[in-house]
Amino acid sequence: MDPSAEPRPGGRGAPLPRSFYTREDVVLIARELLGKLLVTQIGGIMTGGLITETEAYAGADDRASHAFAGRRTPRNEPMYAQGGTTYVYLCYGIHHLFNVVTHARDVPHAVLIRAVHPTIGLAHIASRRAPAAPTTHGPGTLTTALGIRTHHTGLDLLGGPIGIEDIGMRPTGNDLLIGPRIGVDYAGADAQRPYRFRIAPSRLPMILR
DNA sequence: ATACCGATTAACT
DNA sequence: GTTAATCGGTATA
Repeated sequence: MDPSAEPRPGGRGAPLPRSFYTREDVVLIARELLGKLLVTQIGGIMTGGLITETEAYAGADDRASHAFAGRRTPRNEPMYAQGGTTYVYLCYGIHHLFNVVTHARDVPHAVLIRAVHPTIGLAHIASRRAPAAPTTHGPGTLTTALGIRTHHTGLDLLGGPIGIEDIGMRPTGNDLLIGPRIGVDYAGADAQRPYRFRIAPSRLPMILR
């Protein structure tokens, strides 16, 4: 196979170690997941992209979290697994939303991956996508692009079909935007927490070279 | 058993 | 700016 057959900014990287995920500060982890490479090997097809947008969900004290007040159900059980576990659930009956579980076992912290910039398996990503769908931006469209479904919930990010790698990209300063989370108005004051992180879209072209 | 609703998206006006 | 689509999860009885 010709290694130059497709654009691969940064190429492959080193899988994030367990210690990245098991730290206590889910907000810090959400920020540090920006610029990491999300890779899936599903149905014999490899696809991946740079994480460009994330949101932190801070467990039992966060009204926006599925685990608010310690709620623990069959759906959100993976949130209580150790850091480095996946949490995938169906939203609005249509969209599969992908989260990275953090902190220790029984502490339900998670980071929602909201957008990626595709870099691996672009042809496969294009064929998975509905013809009219213009982007892989948005938490529901990126899972379609990468083949992630609800049955991928509760998997280990170390050694499974879904993994995250460090390719040495660390957005800071003007490359990094911080603001309130999207679609959580029901969470009252917690909706205003500055838990949403993204790479400034205008800076992406510079970052990728 | 039944009712309600969502960590969204695409297609509208 | 608005709204239909769509269904598993959750709470209530």
